[in-house]
Amino acid sequence: MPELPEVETVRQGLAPVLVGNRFRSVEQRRGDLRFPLPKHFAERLRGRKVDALDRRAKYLLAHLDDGEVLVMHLGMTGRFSIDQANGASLEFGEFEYEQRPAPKHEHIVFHLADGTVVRYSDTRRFGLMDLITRDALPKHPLFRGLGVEPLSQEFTPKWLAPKLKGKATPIKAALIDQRLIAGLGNIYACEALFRAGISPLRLAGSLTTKAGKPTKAIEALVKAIKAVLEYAIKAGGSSLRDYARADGGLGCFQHSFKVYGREGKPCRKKGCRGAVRRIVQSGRSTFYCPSCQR
DNA sequence: AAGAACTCCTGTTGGC
DNA sequence: TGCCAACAGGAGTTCT
Repeated sequence: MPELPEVETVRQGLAPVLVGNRFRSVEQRRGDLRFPLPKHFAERLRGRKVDALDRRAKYLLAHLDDGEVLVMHLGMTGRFSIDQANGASLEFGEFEYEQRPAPKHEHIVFHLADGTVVRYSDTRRFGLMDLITRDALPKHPLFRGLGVEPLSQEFTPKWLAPKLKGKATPIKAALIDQRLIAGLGNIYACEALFRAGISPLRLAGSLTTKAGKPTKAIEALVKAIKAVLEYAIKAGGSSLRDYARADGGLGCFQHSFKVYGREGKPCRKKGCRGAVRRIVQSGRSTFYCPSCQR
């Protein structure tokens, strides 16, 4: 479900209730999500304090006081909801127009020491949770191959150009490859390409010169990726009716989509008379404007 | 060995 | 109305 901006929004929502709090008990209602949950999952969490809640790519990382890290990935339909000790209820990770998840898909329930209850539900169960020691994290299979954080200083045209050099895959496919850029997904790859005026069909390697140097197109692309992610984070990810009301001031990024989900609709670029087209690349929908993305 | 297809799972939507 | 194929924000595994 969520891409980097949504996971970051979830992190910002969960951090105030998790950090500094302890797990009083954890209900584990099934043995697996996408993968089997680790051995003695609930028991290993009981009594642990959360020291920090970080994000890496689309993963949430809860650093525990025993040196282990609770690793969480929301897959396509994972979401958290919070029942606060005072009775209020908040939703985090409920995007678009989806309703509150059915209890049948509520798989993990965290009971915190202060009475707050954090529920994880995941209809399709493409999410995952694991417990990994902090030291083992960098070389763990889930993390060792991850690429650059697109919002970091490290991610520049100079960094990207040599990575794309010689690549025969379409740029759209390269952008959602987590080994290259960690956290971009289908929506923001489409949106960034639109903003950069680059066709998703263009081969990744064509964005560099023979020497592997950045072109104007690559500079525009890096700028567009950072801008769209930053804007989406500021907007609180995608729409979330209850969340916006509870937290105040958080917008709905879906209203800012220029191409995603807009097949057949007019291009929103000023002066462009094209219509948004939908194609399939590597089994995923790509939306773009053929007349202003080249 | 890179790149694309297949796979996991459940629910919703649109066409006939 | 029913049925069924297509599709959904991900990504590891298996093919070619």
